[in-house]
Amino acid sequence: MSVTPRTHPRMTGSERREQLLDVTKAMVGEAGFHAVSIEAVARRAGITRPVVYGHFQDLGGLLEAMLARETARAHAQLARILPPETWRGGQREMLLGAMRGYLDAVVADPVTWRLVLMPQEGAPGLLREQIRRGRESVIAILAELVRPGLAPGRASPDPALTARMLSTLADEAARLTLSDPEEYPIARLMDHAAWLLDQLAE
Amino acid sequence: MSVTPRTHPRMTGSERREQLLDVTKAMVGEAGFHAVSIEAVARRAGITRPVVYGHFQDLGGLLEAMLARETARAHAQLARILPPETWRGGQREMLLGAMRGYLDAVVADPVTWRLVLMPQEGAPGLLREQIRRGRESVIAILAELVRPGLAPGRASPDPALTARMLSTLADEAARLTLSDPEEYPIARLMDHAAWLLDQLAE
DNA sequence: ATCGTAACTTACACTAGTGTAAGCTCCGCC
DNA sequence: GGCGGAGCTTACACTAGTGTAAGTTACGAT
Repeated sequence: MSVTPRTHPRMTGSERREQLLDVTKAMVGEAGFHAVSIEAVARRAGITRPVVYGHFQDLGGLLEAMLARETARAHAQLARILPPETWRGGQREMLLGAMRGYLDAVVADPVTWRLVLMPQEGAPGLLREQIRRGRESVIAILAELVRPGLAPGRASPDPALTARMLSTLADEAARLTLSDPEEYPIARLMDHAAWLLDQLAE
Repeated sequence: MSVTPRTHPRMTGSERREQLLDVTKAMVGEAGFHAVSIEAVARRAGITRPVVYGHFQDLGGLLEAMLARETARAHAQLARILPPETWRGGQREMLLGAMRGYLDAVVADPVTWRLVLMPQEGAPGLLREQIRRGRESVIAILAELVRPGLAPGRASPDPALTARMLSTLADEAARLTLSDPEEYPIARLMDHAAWLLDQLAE
């Protein structure tokens, strides 16, 4: 008994900042945006509110900073999966490879991707906007891929919409593995995607 | 001037109850669940809080009552669109007809369907659950429709997943008309759906 | 016409969060 | 060895909402 009353292990500014972003992310992941308050974040981080105000303007600023970090990560992963215009030919393989990479990334970093795939209100408009942007750029790439058609005489009459639907299907597949990996293992989703693409290519 | 200070036109209990549900629905539609509070609903209805407490247990009870009413409406519309097992043959036409009916229903009652299609946190778990149920029953029907395949030798290796993906595509189409009817008129979405089904049927 | 009751308001005690000013404390450094 | 500033806490004044008790008002039935 009577050990030192366990005072807090002080952190440097940037350590603290990262910790606060981590805490915020965890809280959003567990209980949604509405569960986040400056007070709650401070409490969970084991400090008091003024510390948080020292790093972020207010709740909006905190959420924006967290989302900026997370969406940057997500975009970086996407960029690795859907390379700009690196490849040529074999759309079927390219699309399947991209989907595989996407699902792997989602499973590897579920909390981040849950933010993207299961957008919730209470988030600053910024989030919706950044997600929209990311999706649009993916769709633009897919549209170019899809435009010539997966087989001769099989071109879509509306490549932009077809690309959007492919993106939607990939997102739904990701949501399924995220929320029920037992029922929807990646292999099952990939098999189905392969079948679907074969139908489009005859 | 000096007209009677405009006292409130009192309502009967059930009128008031409906009005409060209407106000709640409108507020959720305009600003999301987090914008709803007993206080805000009362203010907008032009009355004071105790009146609301007279009709609903608390905020959760109010939201649940509103969602029960709205999801009942949505389910009723779905039941009219996807009749139990009334028809036979011509899956392509049945699927397209169902999609057409769905999009029409969504456009006719956008606020209700926005609740279903753009689920947001802050809603009681009840909402997610009722939406899940509705979707599952639609998917079950679609799965039976899709099981034999749209053309001989074209049956899906995983009808349950195919049905889910069709449902996802219909939902995305509905979201697109809801949020950008100029860019995505129903005709465009229907044309694309028809093409897609043709691909699946060869 | 008046009385009873449903509809409604006023008023209060409470909770949880916001944002800031003032000051304490620990650690690195000359 | 002591000083200065970064890191942190305490304390306060404030806002917005909750839930309820007590009382007032309108209005339909008798």
